[in-house]
Amino acid sequence: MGRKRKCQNELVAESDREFVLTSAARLFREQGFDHTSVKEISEACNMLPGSLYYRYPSKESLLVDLMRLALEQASTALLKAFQEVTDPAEQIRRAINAHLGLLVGGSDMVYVLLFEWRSLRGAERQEMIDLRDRYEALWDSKLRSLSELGLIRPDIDLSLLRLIGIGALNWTATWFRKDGYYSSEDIGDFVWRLIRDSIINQPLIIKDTNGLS
Amino acid sequence: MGRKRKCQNELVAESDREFVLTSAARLFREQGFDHTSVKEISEACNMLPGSLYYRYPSKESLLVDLMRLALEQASTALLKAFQEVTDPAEQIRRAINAHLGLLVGGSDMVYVLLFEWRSLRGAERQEMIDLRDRYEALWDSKLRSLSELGLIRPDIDLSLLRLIGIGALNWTATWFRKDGYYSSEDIGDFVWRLIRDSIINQPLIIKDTNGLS
DNA sequence: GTCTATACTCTGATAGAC
DNA sequence: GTCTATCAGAGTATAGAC
Repeated sequence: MGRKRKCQNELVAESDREFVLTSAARLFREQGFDHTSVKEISEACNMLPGSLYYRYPSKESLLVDLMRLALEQASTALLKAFQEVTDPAEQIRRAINAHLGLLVGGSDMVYVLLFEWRSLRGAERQEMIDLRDRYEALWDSKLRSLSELGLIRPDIDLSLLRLIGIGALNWTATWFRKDGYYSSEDIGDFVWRLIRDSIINQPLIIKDTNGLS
Repeated sequence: MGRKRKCQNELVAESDREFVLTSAARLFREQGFDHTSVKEISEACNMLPGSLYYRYPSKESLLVDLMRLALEQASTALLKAFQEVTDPAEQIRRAINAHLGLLVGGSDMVYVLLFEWRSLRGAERQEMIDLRDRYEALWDSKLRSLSELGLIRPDIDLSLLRLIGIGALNWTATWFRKDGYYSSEDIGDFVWRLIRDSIINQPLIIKDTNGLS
């Protein structure tokens, strides 16, 4: 088997993995992990249960692999938001909207990563926690650099800010409706303004004074 | 059977109900609804499965009744916070801390109300949603009255404020640890300051000017 | 109101042919 | 790598005695 052929197989295997995990994620989001049977998952992948057990040794291990892919998606979207612009405030605003967009509309996997942690135990639960920590560390890193630039009020606890901010975004997924009154952007910008008005370290600017202050 | 006797029975029945639901709530919080068997619940109540089915026609119906009691607890705590003081800002600060305290330390039932909604379907899911809406309506009512008093910036969307604020508090329950770095009060006051600095409609006060502004 | 005993279903997982 | 066939176990719920 030549090198090129091997590479092709790896690509096929990778897209196979994504197909399985994407199908499973939709079911898990709609019905919950516990209320989705292996039979349903395999049907959604056009397989039979036995074939799934060739790929994953257990239902839980499939969930863990799904969460790994979800972390990659979330991290990629976050870093993209940071890299698109140079203005720190705009970076945060875009990151908030990227997180929220992925969660409520873009990726069932990210939703599952955030809401199905209770289905895992022991070592698998710990791996899930580690995945989330790695994602939140990206936020922490950005917040620390903004703080070092003097852009955040020094009395703000950065870890609490991250926990509360991400929490506000995450909970949105429990009530958000695609056909509801608020769009993902409405919500993201609201959160952004809430945080901005409270934490940004800058000369106070009185609204509607046309810069005459 | 005399009236007094009947009244006693009702009290016993009520405390029986609370005992069953409190025991179940602890299990549901620790293991999740789906990973708690009827056998475990009945054991925690010093009963056998058959006896539980005398009280509730199904496992789900027990969960719904538990959520009804949780709503009562949360509403009572919230109204108490509103009534303890007259200063509107302090009312909100206390309400935030009451919600958070109940959620992370005071009541397993409130935790279950907020995190086990995915275990219910159809009419029972809808009843759970109605319960939550009734609780959030208490917040809405208070926020509207503050707004009418001119204490909240008129450009703030009160519904979004409620959704995002409660969301930030609720998500806390996913990472809070009793022996962790932050106390419930640390977190509640942080959220309160975040909101206060962003929404309160008042003359801007420059920090550390000793009132000379 | 609680107990004993059990029916019935569903599901995660396995063995082995192809 | 997928299929067929099936097992073993768990879990909800019920019937009926006490």
